[in-house]
Amino acid sequence: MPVTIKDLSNELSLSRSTVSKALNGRSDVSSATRERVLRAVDELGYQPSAAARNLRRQRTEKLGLVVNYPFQRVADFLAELIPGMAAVAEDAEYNLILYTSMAGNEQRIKSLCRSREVDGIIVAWPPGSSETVALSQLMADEQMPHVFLPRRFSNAGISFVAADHVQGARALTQHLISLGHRRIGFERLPEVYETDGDRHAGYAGALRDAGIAYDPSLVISAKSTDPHYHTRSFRTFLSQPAPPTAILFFTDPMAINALSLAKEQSIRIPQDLSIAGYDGILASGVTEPALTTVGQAVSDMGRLAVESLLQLIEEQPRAPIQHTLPVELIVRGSTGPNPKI
Amino acid sequence: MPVTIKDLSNELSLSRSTVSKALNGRSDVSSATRERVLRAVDELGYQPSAAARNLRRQRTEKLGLVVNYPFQRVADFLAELIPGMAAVAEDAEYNLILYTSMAGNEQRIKSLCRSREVDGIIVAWPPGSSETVALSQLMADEQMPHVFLPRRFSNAGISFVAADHVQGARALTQHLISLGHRRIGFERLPEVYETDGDRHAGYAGALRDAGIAYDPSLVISAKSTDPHYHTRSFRTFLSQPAPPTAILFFTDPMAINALSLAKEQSIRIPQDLSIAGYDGILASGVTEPALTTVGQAVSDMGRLAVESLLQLIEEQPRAPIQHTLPVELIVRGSTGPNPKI
DNA sequence: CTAATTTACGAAATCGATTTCGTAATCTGA
DNA sequence: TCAGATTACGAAATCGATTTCGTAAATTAG
Repeated sequence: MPVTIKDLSNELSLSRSTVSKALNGRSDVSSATRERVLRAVDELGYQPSAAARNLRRQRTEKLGLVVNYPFQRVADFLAELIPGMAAVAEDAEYNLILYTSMAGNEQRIKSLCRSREVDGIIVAWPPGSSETVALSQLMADEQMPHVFLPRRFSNAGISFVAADHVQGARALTQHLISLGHRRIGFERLPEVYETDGDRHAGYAGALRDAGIAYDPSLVISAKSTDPHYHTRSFRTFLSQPAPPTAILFFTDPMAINALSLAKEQSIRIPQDLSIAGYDGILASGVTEPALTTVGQAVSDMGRLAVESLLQLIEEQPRAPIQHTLPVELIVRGSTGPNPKI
Repeated sequence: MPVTIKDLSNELSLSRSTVSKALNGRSDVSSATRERVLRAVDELGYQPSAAARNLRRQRTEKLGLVVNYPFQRVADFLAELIPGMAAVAEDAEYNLILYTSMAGNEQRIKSLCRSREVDGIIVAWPPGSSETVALSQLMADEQMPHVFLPRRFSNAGISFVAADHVQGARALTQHLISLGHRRIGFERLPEVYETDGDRHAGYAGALRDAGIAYDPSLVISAKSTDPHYHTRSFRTFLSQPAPPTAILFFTDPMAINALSLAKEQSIRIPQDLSIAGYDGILASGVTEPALTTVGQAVSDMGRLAVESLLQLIEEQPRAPIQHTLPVELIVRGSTGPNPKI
């Protein structure tokens, strides 16, 4: 049986109240008594029961991390995200509880809120799932502080941490333009991927800024992330009368796939064609050539999400907390000067 | 304010005991009453308070996952491990609480045990840290069920889940032998990496089985995982009078490093030299050529660790639970026939 | 020196569930 | 029909902490 506060109070011939107050730094305890208590804590090895404390205090110092990602496919995203989060949380004496089976299950989220087993929730929900606004409303109804990541919401009122993909796509496109490229292909994803709009805006913006006309035949929308589509898109790009000299892919895996397709067809990268990805996954650094891409400060996003959630919990601000982080252009070997000039 | 069991009992003009019993499937409740209760639960949206429940039941249905890894360096290990664990845990109505800042801090582990905020602990502690046996003793003293991973202990009495690296190294070596290699290099790590002994045993065993004499000059022990050492080792291997025609590296990153060193020196892989890694990290699949390696069933290990822990918690067996899982040889492009024959 | 204040502590309520035990009411069997 | 068993429920204790409030004793002020 673990040592309880009652054991302590018996041992010391003090009341439980006094012991509790001594341990919680209350002022109505003499310093002599406080020291006696602390000594006894050491000797008996007392540690307050988390359950009893939670019940009385009506908080748990735990944060829920609801992950609705296929882990393996975003391995290095999560592997960067989670330690950042855990570190910040643990510094604030909070811990992270993982929930991975809540996809599309409002009821479970509701139960989680009502059971009060966490003080706040971080929702790592992939883009493309649209029910998130309803979800946020649900948690708000249950008075459960929450932060979405990595998502942006035009709806006011929802707290989130996300990356600035307009800026990212713009920087990437500008990089290619500065290398002399004028016909720059862009393979995007369906609009359900909400970042698609942002990245396309960045791409189009950079072209506009450089005075390059937007050519719709250079923009192909893949139906899904299935490699099959990308292979077809890649062929479509190259079979055009005036094919692009550089192609931007929506994600690194798509770009990496393109690298192997190019190799099969003896297209040299970057001499014949420049290729860029997006996201800065680990694998993008070890391909041959290494991929020019855009890296998100994932770890920072994680940290910021937890910091924001802690603020929502502890300070209860009226306004939501919304962060859009800059991303970083990572120039590597897969992009080079335009061969046509 | 959330709905409590008291609200329910008031609403229904029943005692709290009866409501509780109805919800927990006790037999001394009439089915009519039970239905009334369930209906009211739905209407009022009642969800029991986790804290109250934990306090009364003296368990939390939470498992601690104490991770003492640098996440980024083992990104895909953890990204495979964690979802497997979470899935099994959640099927059993448990959740995972993450603890990442407990390295070398016995006191924190002790507090964790005594606060009873988890029912059991999985310790994902990297090899090379030796204090684990003391740690296990400490948890045992606190009556806290626990499982280590991915570690093996010759000390009886400690539960663990690990991979069979003797078999893995043996399979890898046999593969090279079957390709005609006779002089096979092996770069190992310091003995603090406890798997080093296993892998070396597998390597030596395969040689013995094939009747190949063990040549100590073909076995180099790197002082650490620092790339600097591997570069030197690689040179040492190749500058020998009769250099190896194939080299086994202790980990994939070491092998990948060797791939680029080889490229620098215009050594063709696998025509001039075969190279194999170990662990089957994601990056090993995208190098040029892709790496022959040994893959661990990481996800299975995670699942098994949780299953074992749940057994320890719920069935309180006297004996520890110990699992050593087979590993899988993954043959890819970096190994080929011995060019010297 | 007395009154007002401060200090240091304890009794008891409380958080929200579960569980034990006691007991009317109903049912069963001979 | 009546003792004994069964059914269905409630009162109260309990888990282990925190917090409110009351109050002797000690201190300060006038």
